[in-house]
Amino acid sequence: MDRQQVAEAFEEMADLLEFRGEEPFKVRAYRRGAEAVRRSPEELAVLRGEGRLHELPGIGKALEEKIGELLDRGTFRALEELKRSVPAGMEELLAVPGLGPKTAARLYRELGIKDRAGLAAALEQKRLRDLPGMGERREQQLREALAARERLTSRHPLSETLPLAEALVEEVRRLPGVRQVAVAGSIRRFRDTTGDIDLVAEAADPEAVGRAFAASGRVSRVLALGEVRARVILAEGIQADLWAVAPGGFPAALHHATGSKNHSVRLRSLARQLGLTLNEYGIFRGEESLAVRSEEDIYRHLGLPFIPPELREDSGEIEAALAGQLPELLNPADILGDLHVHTDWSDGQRSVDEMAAAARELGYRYLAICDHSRSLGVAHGLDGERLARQREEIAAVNAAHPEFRLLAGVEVDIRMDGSLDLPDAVLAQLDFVTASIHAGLGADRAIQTRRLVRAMENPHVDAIGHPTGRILGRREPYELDLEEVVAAAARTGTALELNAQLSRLDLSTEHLRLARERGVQVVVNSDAHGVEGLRNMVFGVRSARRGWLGRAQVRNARPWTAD
DNA sequence: GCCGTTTTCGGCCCGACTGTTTTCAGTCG
Repeated sequence: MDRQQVAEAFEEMADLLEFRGEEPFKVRAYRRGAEAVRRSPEELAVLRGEGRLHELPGIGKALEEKIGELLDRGTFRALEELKRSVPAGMEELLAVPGLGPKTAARLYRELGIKDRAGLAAALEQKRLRDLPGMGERREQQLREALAARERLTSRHPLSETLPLAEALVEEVRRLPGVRQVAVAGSIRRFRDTTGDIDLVAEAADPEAVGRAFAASGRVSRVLALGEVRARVILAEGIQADLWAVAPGGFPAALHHATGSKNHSVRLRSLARQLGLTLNEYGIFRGEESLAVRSEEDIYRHLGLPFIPPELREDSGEIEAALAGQLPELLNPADILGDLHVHTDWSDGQRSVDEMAAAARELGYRYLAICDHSRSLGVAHGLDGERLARQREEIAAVNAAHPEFRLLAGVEVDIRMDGSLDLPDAVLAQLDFVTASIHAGLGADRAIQTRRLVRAMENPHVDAIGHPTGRILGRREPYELDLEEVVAAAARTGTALELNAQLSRLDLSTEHLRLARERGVQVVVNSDAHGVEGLRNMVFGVRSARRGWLGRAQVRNARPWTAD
């Protein structure tokens, strides 16, 4: 069992406990345990072997034992017992928005409803409205939720939600009386997938802004509309929340809406220990409101340094802040070059010269041309001879611009056996070699891992491109033992790419943190296929920040030296 | 079930919104 599966077992346990009406804090303990397991930088079996499972935050004696059982048998006794006492369809019922454990338990007890089909039938027969505390509107609400649930996938890739969020910001900005507006939530934290879009606006008449937003042509359905919050489903099928607050309330509201929930819970708990109350309106000592003119003020009142949004996941940032050990995170201005771009020699749209000019305009000191190698026929991959000719073009640019260094590189294909698509003699003549997998994506874990490790053992390979191959929302990562890959990267001194394309963001946050802990260099690359693509870099920087990376860990945040 | 610069027991974040009530329970983030 891997971390994901253990986490899912704990989440299932939490759902079942909730249905049974157990102590909410016990439910939360399982949820928190699931989070901790999912985010563990190390394999559970390794931690267990070393007796260090309890070092994960939220894993105590009981959960430690259950992880042991899960690793040995794939399940644990308490879960098996609970499963026997709860109808099998209950989890899908609890997944219906607006239908929680209390209602689910009642529906089961009083109407014998035990799955979604049963709920649909009962709604059809209008049997819910006769229960005390239920009514026609509640039936209608559930009917809509059930229908929406069929359509909506729960999370959306950032590549979809970020542009949409930015478009919404512009629309809200134009609503009457709006003074400022910003994207919050998981998009601001730059999670690679997001469940909804969160916006915060400040206006003289906040309620009117919420109403205007809900009435916008982009909205297909209004879920809730109150004094401070409008919650809607957009035409795209994505949920959007707008918090609208009165002048002065912006920083506290932005902080609240940015979350994460777990980060906020920890901060509020910290506030309570200090005799303070933290909520979306500010921070209070009794009746007295403490000054909050910026998010920094909130942290200052709690005795903490500012924690950037990308770190707010309760994955160690609060402990680090308390200890004065928050990392110095990478900034866009730290990026001195881009080590992975394509040109019209392969599948790019622009010439070598045009890409170099665009890079100089961005203030870069160097740029590596890394077109595809020959086996990628669809991309007009280059062989040794064409690469040699391309090098002449690169040399001409370098002669004309001595202050800027254009590097001759390649994105060489890694074959099934881990050998490379170009001979060593060709690779030896290049400044920067990125090796990537583009075919044989379905090979098993051992083969994929071996492929990457062997590629890294080639002394000419400087970096591994998009190491896990995922395309967010479309393609799962290859089967891969990432820990072994990271270990090999450390051993061979190979950098791992953080591919900045929004649809990739590969490596993921967790993998970046692992690379950091193991002392592996990361190279943040745009993988641009045109001039505009160079601007992907900012996405890469924000992802790098989520992985706690600073200049020291990022290859292209340092001047170019051939090493 | 977890956890400890108040605690090894007794806490565990805080408020918006809805529907069905007339002061609140349930759900959500």
